[in-house]
Amino acid sequence: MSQCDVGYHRRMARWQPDARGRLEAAAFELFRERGFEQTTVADIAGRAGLDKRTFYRLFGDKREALFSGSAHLEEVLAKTVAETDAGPFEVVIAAFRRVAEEIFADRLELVRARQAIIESSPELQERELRKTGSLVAAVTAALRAKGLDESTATLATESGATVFRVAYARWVAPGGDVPLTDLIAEVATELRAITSASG
Amino acid sequence: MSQCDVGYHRRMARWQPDARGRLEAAAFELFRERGFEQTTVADIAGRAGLDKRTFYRLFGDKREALFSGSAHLEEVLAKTVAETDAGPFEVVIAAFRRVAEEIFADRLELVRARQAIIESSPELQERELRKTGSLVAAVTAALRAKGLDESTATLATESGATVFRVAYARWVAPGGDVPLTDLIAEVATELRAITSASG
DNA sequence: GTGCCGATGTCACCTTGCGACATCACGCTA
DNA sequence: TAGCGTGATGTCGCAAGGTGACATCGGCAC
Repeated sequence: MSQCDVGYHRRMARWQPDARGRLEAAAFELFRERGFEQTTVADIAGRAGLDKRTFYRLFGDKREALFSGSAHLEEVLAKTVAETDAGPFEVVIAAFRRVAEEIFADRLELVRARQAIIESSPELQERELRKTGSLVAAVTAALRAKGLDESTATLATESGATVFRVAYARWVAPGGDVPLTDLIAEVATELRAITSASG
Repeated sequence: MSQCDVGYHRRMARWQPDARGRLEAAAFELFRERGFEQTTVADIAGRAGLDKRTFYRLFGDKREALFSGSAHLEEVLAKTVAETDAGPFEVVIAAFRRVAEEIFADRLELVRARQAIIESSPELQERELRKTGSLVAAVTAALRAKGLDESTATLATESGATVFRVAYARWVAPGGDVPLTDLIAEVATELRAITSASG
């Protein structure tokens, strides 16, 4: 810290492209290697060849590095809701199935690794819940834009999201490899059955 | 820091009873007065006549001071599930209605104030989501203890929780004052209708 | 009284997250 | 080529969250 400090050390490649992507990759690696809590933001930035402060300029917080995909998810959901013509619940289910095909299919291993990280940390679980909530809000808004009333839109979205959550949990669980789309359809059917059973 | 430090200032009442309750009350007041983020843990502890370190010994973190009731909620839910005899979905609905009567009824104003605090902070929203998730897990476990299979228990719980969430949101929303129990029954009916509609 | 023990205070520390400011790399223009 | 923006980055400092280690106090058993 006192020797050799007159710096020719500024070979440091400022201006590397895709800082955001490199930070996401570094975070993912480190979370897998050491766990989320054992990884500091400085570690992540360091591995990406950047500074801690830069990380915080690109991500709201440490958790956010794991959730960059959710914006895209939201777009696909909203677009599908807008384009699909059917009953409210069916529209929502269709939207989630679209997402399952376009985004999740072919990425089972990646998703499982990611999910393992999330499940290892309460903080990340909370963030995931919040992201899901944000998705729900987007779908509800898209439904309302089609002229549905608030309460129908909300309930259709919430129940569709429930179906997705349950199907997703089964898909990610180790063992099976049934396509997520199929699981969503199955669970939707089960939901109909369970709610209409007389108690 | 250098003058008058020989302390007779230890009049400080160590050993005041109900430290936990006083901290919760102080936190609630301060969150309402200044907002969650503008309140430091030291502020809360100070108002309760205690030290920051003591707060952290009684609560896992700053958010937790607002969620002490959820343990009791969990007990009531689990007990009702165990005692009620009906179809899985109906059992879950019954449990949430019991909670609505025993815990929420007569506290609308308090609940609204609390909810206003929560909605003002993303951090608190995340924590609320997590608490809800924990409740869901407890109900699922109680259902499984009655002999139901994993997937039925999960789906019944999740859909019941969805009904509760929607009903709760309507109840807390300003304006109405229909009892929460009634709202839960209404929403359950709506859910049956919406899922069985042909798309 | 003596001594144990649990609840509390004190202190030091690391990390998160952010504001303020200095720098660097690049493109543009004369 | 020099000079000048401009935006992305690094550096510095700091408030607050959260925790471990240790000192201290109050009561209680003996």
